[in-house]
Amino acid sequence: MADAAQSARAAELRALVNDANYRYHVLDAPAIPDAEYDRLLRELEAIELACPELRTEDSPTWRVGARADSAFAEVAHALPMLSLGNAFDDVEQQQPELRHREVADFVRRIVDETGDPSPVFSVEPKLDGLAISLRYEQGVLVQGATRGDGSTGEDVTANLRTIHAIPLRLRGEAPAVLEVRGEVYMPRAGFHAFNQRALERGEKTLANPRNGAAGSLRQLDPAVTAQRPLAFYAYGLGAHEGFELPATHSQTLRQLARMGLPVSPDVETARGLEGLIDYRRRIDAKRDALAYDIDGVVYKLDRFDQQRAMGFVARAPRWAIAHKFPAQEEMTEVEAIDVQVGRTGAITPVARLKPVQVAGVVVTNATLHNADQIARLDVRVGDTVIVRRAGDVIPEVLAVVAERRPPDSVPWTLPGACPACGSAVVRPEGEVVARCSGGLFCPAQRKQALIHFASRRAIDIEGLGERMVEDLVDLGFVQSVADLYRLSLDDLLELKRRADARDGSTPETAKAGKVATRWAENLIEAIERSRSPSLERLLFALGILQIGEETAKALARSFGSLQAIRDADPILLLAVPDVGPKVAGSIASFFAQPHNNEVIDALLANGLVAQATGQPSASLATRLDLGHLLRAAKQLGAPLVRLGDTSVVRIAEVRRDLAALEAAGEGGLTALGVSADAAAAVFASLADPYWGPRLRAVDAVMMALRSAAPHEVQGGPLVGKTVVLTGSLSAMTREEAGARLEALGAKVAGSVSRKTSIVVAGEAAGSKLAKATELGVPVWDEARLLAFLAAHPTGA
DNA sequence: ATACCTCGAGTTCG
DNA sequence: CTCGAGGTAT
Repeated sequence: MADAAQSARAAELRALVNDANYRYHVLDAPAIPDAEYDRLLRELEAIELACPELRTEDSPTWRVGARADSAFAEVAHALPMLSLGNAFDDVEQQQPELRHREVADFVRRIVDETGDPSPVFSVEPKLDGLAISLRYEQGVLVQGATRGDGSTGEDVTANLRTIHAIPLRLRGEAPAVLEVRGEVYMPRAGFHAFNQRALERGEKTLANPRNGAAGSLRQLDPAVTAQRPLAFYAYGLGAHEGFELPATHSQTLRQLARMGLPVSPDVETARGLEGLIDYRRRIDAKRDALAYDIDGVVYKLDRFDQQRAMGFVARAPRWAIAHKFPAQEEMTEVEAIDVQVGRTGAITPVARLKPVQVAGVVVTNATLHNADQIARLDVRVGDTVIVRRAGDVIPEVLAVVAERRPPDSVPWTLPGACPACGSAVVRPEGEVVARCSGGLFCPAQRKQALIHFASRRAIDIEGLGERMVEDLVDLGFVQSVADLYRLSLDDLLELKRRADARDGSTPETAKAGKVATRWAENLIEAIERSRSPSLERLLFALGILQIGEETAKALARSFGSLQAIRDADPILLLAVPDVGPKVAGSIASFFAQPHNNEVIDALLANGLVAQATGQPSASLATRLDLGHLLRAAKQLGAPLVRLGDTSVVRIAEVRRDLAALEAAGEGGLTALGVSADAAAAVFASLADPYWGPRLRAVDAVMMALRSAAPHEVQGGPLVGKTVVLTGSLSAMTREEAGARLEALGAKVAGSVSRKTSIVVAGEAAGSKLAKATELGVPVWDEARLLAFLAAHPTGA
């Protein structure tokens, strides 16, 4: 049992050690010598060993914890970790104001949209490390996670604890919850010292500080991480509770520093474009003298209210940008030019390069994108080329060194046949990419389709990567994605046996057998776990051309079930936001292929269940009116060329569905002010053997949706009102605003007419606002809209 | 009809 | 990360 003296001494030692860390890492002013620090730490360890109950959660002796058993747990970030848009200099440009065009555009957008002629930015070096999030509860570090895909990362708490720059307890008054975002990096001095020592001991060296930092955090054994010279700088906040948020980013960073979190000493504030460029020039000048590697600088709009006004696009904020330094360039030789076949059959030429070090890693491959790119650069086998890592990551061939070209070289030409299946390679008129015409007959495309299906952002089958898929397809175990759900443990073991036999490696020891069983069980379990994906993930996973994550999400939300999408006519699909004629056609033709339907039916038969809302969204029903029907049919090629947009609007205002339109007859349309030509075109389309039935079928679906959709909001404050949104909103997207308004009973229209009840004008509103003023339609600004929405909460 | 802007698709290396 | 192209707003 601990006595009072021991307890007091332990508390004192904790304070001393934590304070020493703070002074060293945050204030950059060490107060005690290293040897003294070590002595204090050892004394604390000794006390805690004797009296384990004295080992508090924030004790610095926790810095080396237990080994993780296999993988890191997933952690959902309470607030997503953002990625930044990039700006590069136009190196060709001599005039400075044009050289920084992208940064100038960034500043101009901010000036335009905030109305602040000289906005203030918080500016900082962009460290070349690994972004992480630290969660403090009641001031104690409880969890640390990598960025991952932005919404979910990996729990690397044990490894982060070993980093002395990361406080285990915050100083001063602790908020209930504080998530701190920052960069774990390896200081250059530490990197060199580490490699020096590794070299002396004959151990593996680190390729570069960046990989050193990333690799260190992924160590399963924290004791290994503890040996790595890692450091940390905080640069932002995630979720927080009980934390009084200052008005600006720079004040927040100062507050974090007061709480004991290290912040880069090179963080400053700058005003306007000139301030940004000046800061960047100064950092560039001292780049080599910095203690850490950087790949650029980051500009963040300092005032949080202005940040909110700018909002986001997809995952990136519009109020911050990374201004990167030009990438390092190296010379090497092209040994060969191969082609790869992608998921969609796209034929991509790849340069096989003589290995060369570029910005810290050895590059051997570089994509050449397409035949145009090769022609533009005139790259040939045997050429000496200049290579760089674009954004310091992806290798890219910049140019050919003409003087070094061997005399016998010949221009590269696109192969006429697919290297994987021999089918013809076709390149449609006007398109840049050439494609293998083999479709799913082509093994390369089949493999890519499987890899895509299993990938993390799609169905997410852990352990089913490229290697695995290769074997499964080559050895005939899997033809389509549906076959995955039929695989048994025995199948996988058999696969493994045959693959080993093929590769000539047959370590038939008992241990290897166990490992194989374990591996097969894991894969089966991963497949099992993937049986109930969300509808949007399933849609994305199917690999329909043009359907990425966002479009899949929009489709899932609009239709609510896979079957509804399979049945949907392109006219209906066009009612989905972001779906136009091309995308709608792509979806329709995918579901028109018997083979695809067989695979989907097999998937369902094999127990795959998409988790759908089951309810088509209200917004789909509201978008679908007679006007949409006519407009969409016209876009898709119905004989309605004579039907102008104003006529469509007139018709849609008066007639609710086709039955009403037909009852009115051509005369009824001309009475609405529609030209005789246009009215005739409408009825001609209805009489058309192809378009007539289609229009009627879609009309029927439309009416069914109307009655089923929950959009007939009883007593909604906006029932019977038509609202038009224009310009850009800051607090939400137009999409969201539209959905909120619809939930209140409004009909959201695309253009302003006399019938429009309200026009909501965001920033930079254009002609619609002018028209609204002209027609005397009431105009709301964003504040008015937000106030209204706040006053009329909808359950959502 | 035109200008932006966002999304999709393909890709590297450890 | 970059490029091309589809979609939407003007």
